[in-house]
Amino acid sequence: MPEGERITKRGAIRQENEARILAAAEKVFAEAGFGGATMQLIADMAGLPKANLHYYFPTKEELYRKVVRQIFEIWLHAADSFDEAPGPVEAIGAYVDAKMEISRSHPFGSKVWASEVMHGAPVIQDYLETTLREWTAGRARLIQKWVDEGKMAPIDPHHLLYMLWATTQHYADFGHQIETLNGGRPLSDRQWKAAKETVKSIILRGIGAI
Amino acid sequence: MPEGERITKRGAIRQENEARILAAAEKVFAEAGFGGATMQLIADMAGLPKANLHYYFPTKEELYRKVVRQIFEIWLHAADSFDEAPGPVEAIGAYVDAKMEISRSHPFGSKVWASEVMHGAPVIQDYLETTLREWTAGRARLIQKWVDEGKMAPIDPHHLLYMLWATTQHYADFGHQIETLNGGRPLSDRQWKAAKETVKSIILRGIGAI
DNA sequence: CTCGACCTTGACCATATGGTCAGGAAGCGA
DNA sequence: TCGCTTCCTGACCATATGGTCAAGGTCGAG
Repeated sequence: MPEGERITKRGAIRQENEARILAAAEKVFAEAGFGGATMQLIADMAGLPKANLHYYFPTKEELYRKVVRQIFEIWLHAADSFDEAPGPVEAIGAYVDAKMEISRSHPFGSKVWASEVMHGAPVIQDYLETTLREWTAGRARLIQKWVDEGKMAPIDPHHLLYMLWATTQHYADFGHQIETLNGGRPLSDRQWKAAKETVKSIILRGIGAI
Repeated sequence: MPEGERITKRGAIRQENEARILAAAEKVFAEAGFGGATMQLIADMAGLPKANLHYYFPTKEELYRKVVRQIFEIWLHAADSFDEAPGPVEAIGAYVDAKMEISRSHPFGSKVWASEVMHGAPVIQDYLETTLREWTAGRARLIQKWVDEGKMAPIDPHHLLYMLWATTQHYADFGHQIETLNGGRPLSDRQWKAAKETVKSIILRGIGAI
């Protein structure tokens, strides 16, 4: 068996350590930015000596790249909820729910993604131009179909998508600001639920779907 | 005259150089993040030797602080449009217009602000807890009043504000992504106008104000 | 013209950081 | 046990970067 992971302790060690490092890296990159993050910090957070990081990930760039790609995958998966729905109400409702859930459970990933895009997408530009562009075009067509079928008001699909992305990710990317304005405490379960409902309600009503 | 700027050439030099440096710093901080920005890069962009930067701004932190505060001021000013309006349609319409305009004219500032908040607001935490908190509370009361007067649907004012911030700033912070999805070309005048109209229309309809 | 304040800058320094490496430990098939 | 691969890590290095400094230039008031 020349390739593929064997179920040895070795394979397990590699898997575990890479996961630890990626998790630590995600957090550090999110909190300090790529430039502000140091391999030493990531190593400390992962509980490994710095030299060990370089054993698994040759360079800082490579590690960062892996982190960003990992996030991108999660993003795309969340988008599945868009397709398995008969109309805008179900699709957008499910999509908002999914993205808000991600904002809550993966705030670091969201920040890394935001940072990457804000800095001109140096490492995932190709993904933007291929995968994301296709995904967006597909969803835009779907939305346009709903418009044509009279299921919602004539809204430019792209701007609607931007609004969905912006609003849902805001709860992760600007979580600190929201927390500060919430008396310094994170949103409670109840508040998260209210946020989701408010966002869905404004948008669905706003596009004339309800 | 012990203080205040005299209208000498010296005063002009200081003013001009500080402005150059601040503009260059805003751009570099936006594109590289605080950690990724270097004084050398800022100096080159400003067309001055690095040592000269340190004459006007003793440390990188100090320079960054000035940049962030400058942005915050612009933000607050834009918010004026909120108050000089009789109801939600005019207020929110004007506010969205103003913020979209800022996103277009000051994309670097917006990114610096986003970056600062994403990293936990290390230098403007006090502003968040004082000025921004007060501003937000005031606007929230105003919105609540409109709700009570039946001028709009019963929406949680805070989530509405977050949505406004998120959506309008998205066009600056994620401008690169939008540009990529727009065929690699910046939004045209026409497209910006469409964006504004779409955002206003969805939100105003979404909160039941029209 | 002179003097002091303000401005300019090349050269320099201490430090932090990404990355390397050699030597050794641990796991595993035979 | 042997031998091979994978894994671990302290010590080390080259470089980049924030910041300093001293010497010199420019300006304007008196």
